[in-house]
Order: sequence, then C-alpha cells, then structure tokens
Amino acid sequence: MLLSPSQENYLKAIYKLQEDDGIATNQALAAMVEATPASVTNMLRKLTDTGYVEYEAYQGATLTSAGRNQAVALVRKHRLWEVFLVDKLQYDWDAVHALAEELEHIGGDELINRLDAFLGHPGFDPHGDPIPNAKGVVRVRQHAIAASEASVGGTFVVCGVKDSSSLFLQHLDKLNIALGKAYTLKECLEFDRSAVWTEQGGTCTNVSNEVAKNVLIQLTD
Amino acid sequence: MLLSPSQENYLKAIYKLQEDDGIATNQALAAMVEATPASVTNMLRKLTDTGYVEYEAYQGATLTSAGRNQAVALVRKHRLWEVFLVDKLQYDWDAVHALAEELEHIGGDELINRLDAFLGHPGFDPHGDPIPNAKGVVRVRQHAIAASEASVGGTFVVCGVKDSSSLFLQHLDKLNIALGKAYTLKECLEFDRSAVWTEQGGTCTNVSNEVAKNVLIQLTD
DNA sequence: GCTCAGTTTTAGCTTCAGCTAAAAAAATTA
DNA sequence: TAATTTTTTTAGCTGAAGCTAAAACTGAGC
Repeated sequence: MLLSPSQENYLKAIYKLQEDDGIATNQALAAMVEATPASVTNMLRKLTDTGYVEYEAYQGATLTSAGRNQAVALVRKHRLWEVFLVDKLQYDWDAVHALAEELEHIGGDELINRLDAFLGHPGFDPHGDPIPNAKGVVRVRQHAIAASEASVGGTFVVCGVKDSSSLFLQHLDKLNIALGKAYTLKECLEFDRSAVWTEQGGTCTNVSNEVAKNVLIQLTD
Repeated sequence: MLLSPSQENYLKAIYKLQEDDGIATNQALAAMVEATPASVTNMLRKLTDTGYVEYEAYQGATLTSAGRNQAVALVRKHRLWEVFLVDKLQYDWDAVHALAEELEHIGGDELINRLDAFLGHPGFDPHGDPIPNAKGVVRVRQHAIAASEASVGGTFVVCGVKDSSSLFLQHLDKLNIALGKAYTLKECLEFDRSAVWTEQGGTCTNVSNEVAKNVLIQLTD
C-alpha cells in the first residue's frame, strides 16, 4: 500500500510519541502534525484500514510492525537528507529540518540507499541522532545522558541534543557549544542551577539548567 | 503567490509546448500532465486568476512573464537534480527523470543555488540540455542539429538528445552512443536511410534514421 | 454557407485532507 | 458518587484536483 506524504507524517508522529511518551494520544498527534484532533481521528481510521496502525476509539494509536517499518524508514530518510544538507550543501544545523521534512517523502529505497552510500554510511545526523540502517535497525546511542545530570569535576563530550528547534540550536551556536566538543563541569551554581563548563583550552561557558537539560553528553573516563 | 506541485507541472508543460510547438492546446496539455482536457480547463482558469497564465476560452494558454519565470526555475531545478543523481549518486541517465520530477518541487532558491554550487555550476544536464542560471537565463545550445542532418564524410560530436525517454536512452546505451563522443558519418544507406558512424578508434555503429533524428550533434570542422 | 468531426467547456460528481461545532466518553475534582 | 472539565468522536462543510457525460464551439471539407 502506498502512503501519501500526509499519511507518512502521521506514522512518523505516532512513532515519535510512542518512543518518547509510550502512548500516542489524539491531542499530542494533532499538535505534532499541525491539525485538529478531529482530523486526526479521521486519519487514524484510514491508517487502521490500511494496516499500519492499531486504533480503538478513545484508546490512542499504536503502530503495527508494517507501520513501524515505514516510520523508521522515514526517520532514516530524514536524517540522511539532513547529513547531505549540512555536509554537502553547507547548511547550518539549525536550518535543515524543514527541508528534510520535504525531501523524506521523495523516492524509495533505491534513492536513499544511494544517498547513504554517497554520504559514506553516516551513523549520526547533524544533531547527533542515530541514523537507522537499510534494514531498519536503529543503533542506540550508548551512555548518553543529559548534561544536567553530570557531576562537578566530571569530563564529557557533547554528543547530541534533545531539542532540535532552530531557536535552541542557534542558542548553542552563540554559546559556542557543538557536537564533539569536550568539557569539564567546573561548578554548579546553587542559585539558578546554572553550570560552568570549561573547554580544554580553558575557555569558560556559563550554561543554564534549561540548556543543560537539552544537551546530551557522554562521560569520558 | 505559492504554487502547488500540480500547478507547477502545468506551468512547465505550457512552457515546453510553447517552446516546441509555439502553442499550448488544451489537449496537448492534458496529455503532458496526464489529466483530462476538462481538468486542464479548470486549472488554466486558476492559473489565470493567479496571474501566471493568459488564457481565453478555446484559444489555448500562454505564460505571463511571471509564469515563464516559474517555469524556467523549475527546468533549472529539474536539470540540476538530474546532474546530482547521475554525477553523485551514479544513476544511469535513463533513470533520473521521474526522481527529478519529484525533487524539483522541493524547497526554494536557497536550496537550488546551494545545489548548483555543490555541483560546480554545471552548464548541461545528463541529456545535454542546458541548465538555466540563477537569473533564469537559458544558454542556447550553439550549432546543434539533428544527426540525421549531417552529410557523408562529416565529423561531429554528440551533444544531446531530443527524446529523453528511458526506452530511447537505453537504446543509445546499447549502441554505445554517449554524450561527448566523436564520430565520422561514413555512409548513408539509401534503402532505409540508416547511417554508418565510425568512432576515432575505427568502431562502426549502424544508426537508424529514427535514432539519428533524435540525437543532437555539433559538427567539428 | 452548411455539415460534421474534433476540441473545449460546462455541470455535476468523487476523493483526500483538512476544518468547525456539537455530542459523547473519559478523567478529574469536589 | 456527582459534577465538571477535558478529550475524543461525530456530523456536516470546504477546497484542491481530478473525473465523466453532455453541451457548445471551431474549423475543414463539400
């Protein structure tokens, strides 16, 4: 069965909500696909009929395995296009989401596998999110925690973000925080729970708790 | 005014028909966009209202300058994506049309100009068709004639095709004819108007008139 | 100038994906 | 438990973009 771009967006939204919250409610879906709850009900019926979604009135939606396959394939396409846009077309990491959202609906496996090969089979997208392989296997990011969980004196490398909004990413740019950078957590200020990170060179950055909660890190030794 | 993919396809179709036949009839348009003449009438009304097309009942359609700009921009996008697919993703030249047809509706000037730069500002697509520049200027192919117009003893380089269908391009592959190759027209056979082309190395190829009519060449001294 | 074949338009219908407003069900609070 | 709030569903509408069938127009041949 062939899916419309709109239907694909619903599958992706259900997938994300299931991953994050365990449950995809009507309202959350509506917010995510930018439609009304009534429209969501309609679409869920359709996707149930075509076998991608399991859905009982008032109970929220779940993906079937066919639906999950579709969703993972879409995530793969989205993230590979993001790599292309950043690595090859030199876009900033905060500017690629909307374009990838369009590009992910184009073509089939052939195109995306060729793109994957052209990009050198990247493991992660520009925001540090893992790229599912051609078989739909998503490598889980090892040992990643929110920077707000680090303890004073600890050293770590930035490996991802929880919030990929343009606003947040641009804020990180301003703080000069980027994927792959290594820091030591110098101190944690009681008053507003903000932290001081120091780079190898000695540069200090003051990081609010709000920011730290949305930065993913890996502790180093 | 923002155009839907469907509307963009109509503009492109009108543009091509105007270029080729001078006039875009309802029926020819219907064939090109794969819809009924009745549907074409509807769409032409809409495009007239939005200022991209000039149209009077029973008189056929013409692009306004705004419409022509859009159409040329689409041709540019289409051809640049074809270059990307062939040069970077190693697609065969007969397999890229349908994908480019989808990709050309994505994003705006920013994306396509970055793609253009990434590809090194190519002048021609994989079929030898010229790529309009960012300002919408289409470089006209100089001195290109159909191979069927060449005279015996003449030498030439293949520089394009009139028919970009997969069927025709695969046929050229089988004959080992490709863009940039140089030949001498050895002889022309009275009986079926087929020709014998010889390569520099001495290899001979028998080319039917039907094929020669659809291959574009430039004569070399 | 009339007739007729071909082309184009009109009228009315279909599907998709959305919408609003009201009804129904579920969850929360008193 | 009862009342109220929140969420979801139903019912019916809208706008794209297509369709068919019938009517209207155009132009070619006699």
